[in-house]
Amino acid sequence: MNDGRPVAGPALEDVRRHVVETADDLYYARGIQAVGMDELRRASGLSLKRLYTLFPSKEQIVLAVLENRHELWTAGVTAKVGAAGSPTERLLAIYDYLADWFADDSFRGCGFINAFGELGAVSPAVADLAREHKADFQRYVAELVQAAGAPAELAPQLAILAEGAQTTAAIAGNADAAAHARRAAETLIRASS
Amino acid sequence: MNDGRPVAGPALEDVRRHVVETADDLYYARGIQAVGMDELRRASGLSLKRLYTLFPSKEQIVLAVLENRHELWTAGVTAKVGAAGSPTERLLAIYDYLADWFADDSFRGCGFINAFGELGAVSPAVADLAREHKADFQRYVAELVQAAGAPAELAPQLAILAEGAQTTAAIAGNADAAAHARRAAETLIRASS
DNA sequence: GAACCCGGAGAACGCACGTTCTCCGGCGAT
DNA sequence: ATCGCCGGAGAACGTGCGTTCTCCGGGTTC
Repeated sequence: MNDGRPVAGPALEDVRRHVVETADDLYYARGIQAVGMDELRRASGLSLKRLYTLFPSKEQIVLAVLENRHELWTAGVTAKVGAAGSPTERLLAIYDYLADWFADDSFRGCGFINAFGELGAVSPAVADLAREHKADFQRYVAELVQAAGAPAELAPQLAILAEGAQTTAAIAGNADAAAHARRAAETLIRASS
Repeated sequence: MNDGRPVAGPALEDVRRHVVETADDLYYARGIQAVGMDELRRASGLSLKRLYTLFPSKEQIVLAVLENRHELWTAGVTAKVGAAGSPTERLLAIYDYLADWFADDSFRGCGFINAFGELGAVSPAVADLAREHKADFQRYVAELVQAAGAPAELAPQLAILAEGAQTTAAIAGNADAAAHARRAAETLIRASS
């Protein structure tokens, strides 16, 4: 019986998620290359062998972390946008989401930009995931712009504001960038009608 | 005689500059941690011992590379801005400089953002240099905005556009971001008067 | 001409990484 | 009760890093 599966303990998917979340905390806070497998082992409470049965290599963990981050980002943005009223307010909700994010003590910039700068030239898979993440966001903004009845060229402009706010907030270390970007977006939206 | 200095060969400052430029090429193209001292030795044609008499550690080379990059950036931007006519055109010249830069095959994003993402959490000196670089740019934009007689809150908005254009161009891999940012800047400037 | 010494080259060192291997304890089946 | 086996733990391995050391050739000095 039991089909050869382990007797007790959390389901495999839960363990994988636990590893991904632990790895994300470490990688995001300190950089991917700065965190070794041994530290991930210690922080996750799993043995090295278990880690390597769950993931074939560190790079696969990194990719899983980025995919997880993409889902969290998408869920967060759409939630904030969904709570907004008018189409214009829905566009501006993006910057409110950024403001919330920047206020977090652990904020250290966009994980995809960081990963791209660190590994993009060395790992095509990481570069592709970053590209897809950004392209997905651009597409999402374009949908919101269209729903607001604004001209299509507004979308890349608003997306650029969001990107710029993230790096500015990360490096300057203050969250004002979200408010500045929001005001700029308001002006651009108003001027486009 | 000779004061104990080497007899011939290029001056010390020239050798240092050669090292910094070689290191910059490698670090920017592939990431800092991906390039070892041995590769820098080979690419620069110097011995390891010579490298370590010129610089006390790899981190100091990284810092020198970033300082050099800051000077190149400042010189490039001010040259482009200086060639522009009206105060408004001078503001927009920033995005023309970005467009030129993005068109370069070797463009791989802002070196400071990349270095910050890779080492910012682990090397305070790198983080500080990135902060200073960005703060310097913000100050410069603020001066241009003031010279154009535009309201001060325009400056951070234009700076955010420039930052966003850089990361968007780097990750998306196309240079359109400069043109989008420029058009957004035109709208913001027009709306501010 | 001989002693000295400075600087160049790259082999060597210690360390930390990603990955693999070996050992061991405990459960299930007979 | 005994055997077999699966999976956990972390020691061990090879590699590549940043840095240091040793050796050696040639130029300067008495």
